[in-house]
Amino acid sequence: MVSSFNSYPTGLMDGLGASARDALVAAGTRIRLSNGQFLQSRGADKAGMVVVLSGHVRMMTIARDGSALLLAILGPGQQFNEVTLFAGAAQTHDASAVGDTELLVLTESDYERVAGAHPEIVQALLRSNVHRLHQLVELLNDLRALPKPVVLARLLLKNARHVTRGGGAGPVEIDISQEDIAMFLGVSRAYLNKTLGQLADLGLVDVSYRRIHVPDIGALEDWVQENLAYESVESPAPDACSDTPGGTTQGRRDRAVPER
Amino acid sequence: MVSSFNSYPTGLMDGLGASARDALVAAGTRIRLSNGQFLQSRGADKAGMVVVLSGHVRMMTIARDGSALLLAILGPGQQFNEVTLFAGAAQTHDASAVGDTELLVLTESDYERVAGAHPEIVQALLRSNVHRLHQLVELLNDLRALPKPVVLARLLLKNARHVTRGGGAGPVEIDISQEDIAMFLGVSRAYLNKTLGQLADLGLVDVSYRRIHVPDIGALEDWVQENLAYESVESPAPDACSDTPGGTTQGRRDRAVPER
DNA sequence: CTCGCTCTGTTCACTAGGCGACAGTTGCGG
DNA sequence: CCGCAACTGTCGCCTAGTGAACAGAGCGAG
Repeated sequence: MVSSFNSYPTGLMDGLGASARDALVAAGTRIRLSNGQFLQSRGADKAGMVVVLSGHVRMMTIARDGSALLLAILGPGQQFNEVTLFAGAAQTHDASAVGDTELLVLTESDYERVAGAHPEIVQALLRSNVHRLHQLVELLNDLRALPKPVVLARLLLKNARHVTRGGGAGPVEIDISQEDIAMFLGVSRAYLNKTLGQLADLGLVDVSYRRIHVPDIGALEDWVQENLAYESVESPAPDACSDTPGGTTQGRRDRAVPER
Repeated sequence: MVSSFNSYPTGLMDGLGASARDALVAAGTRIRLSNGQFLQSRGADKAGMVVVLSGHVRMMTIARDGSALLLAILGPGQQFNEVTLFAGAAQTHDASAVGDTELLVLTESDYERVAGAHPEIVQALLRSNVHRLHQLVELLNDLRALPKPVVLARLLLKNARHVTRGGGAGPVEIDISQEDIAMFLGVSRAYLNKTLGQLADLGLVDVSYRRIHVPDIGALEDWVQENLAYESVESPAPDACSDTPGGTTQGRRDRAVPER
């Protein structure tokens, strides 16, 4: 199973009625990508909004020196590039596929047409963006205010909850490389490893190859609460998390980022 | 003049037709706040969406130890608390007024009603949120990847552009205390001061009491470009920045944050 | 004019976190 | 079942950034 790392709670497709969904799919153009294939570059031509139909997409910002920042790994039902629909903005991220991936591309006119016919789509897009904004502000707060071990713990907690679909407090596996986490937090891998070690020493997590095991979500949650500098605001309950539970890629994932 | 610090390019009211705007104002309840008055706390009851009619509002997160993170200072036409309209989420920030301020509060049912009658409002809200998300992602990238002097320079640059309404490259004044900038970037005031000093040594800015003077926006821009680690993506042109240009508060601003 | 408050400039000892390097480990592909 | 490539663990050195503290400077109020 590939965990959609820091996947946002709500995507465009979530809570969309069947007719609107069908209309949306009919309005765009399908694209297929294979594992690791590059889709677009930051600043490139405006391709329109993209919706993930199956598979996953890494959203990242690649620096001039070749290093990369990871923003999110989006799964089915999630959209990106909305910004290109407004004010003729350029794409803001580099994107590449994780596993075999199918995408739906909607140009500005595609979108205008289908959104006009189905106002529900605008609603869903708004809802998704409001939730994403909320998530991002929380992350921003964390990064500015909390010591890194706490930021890391919160991140793992969020992902653990996501994997269990918000459910119980039992043990959870999170499939992710330490390098990806480091790219996400913007710290060096070496440092991340040390920090993970601290959490492991506390018995909150176990680390293994490309995987992090959380033996008890509740314990992790308690520890985070104790070390949180400000009041915790529960993110809105994801009314329906539409990630297909089955694994989309098997085994090891090929390098999605070009060598540096 | 009070600069709306890091104000987002597009607010709800921007690009809204007169009839929709009137309907919106008619649909909500007006509230008046005086300088420094506290509006709401993070995690408190869901009050609905709020639109700034006049004056400014500081959005922040106050930590348990009394320290605060600044997220934005919103001006006329900008909205917040949208998240409380969806999934019954709680407020995510503490908010207080800067100068005499008039607000419009829309409960969930207020919003549903007026949004139903004027779909244009949903559009505008979506547009605003998409742009904010973009801004925030950029900020997140900066904070994770760039050395602090560059982050600071970019921040000043953005504000300088905002003050001149995106116009020329001449000299600009930015009215802001160093403490606010520090709270925004999440660094100590002492360190911020040192960093500002570096920019001043380069001749890019002059600092004075509660004010930063940028002698040449172009020069600042060039320096930022040179020191940027990744490609620059221009934020979408703010089609109409609706901030009232006249100063809403005169002279010194009272403490908006409770003593600590 | 002068008091008092807020804001700025600066110092110093201390800690978090970065960077490069390298050795050990896992697991896929052949 | 072997070899290679992708990962992980760890060390040592170095800079960025902290927190507390305090003196000076700007500005509003009486």
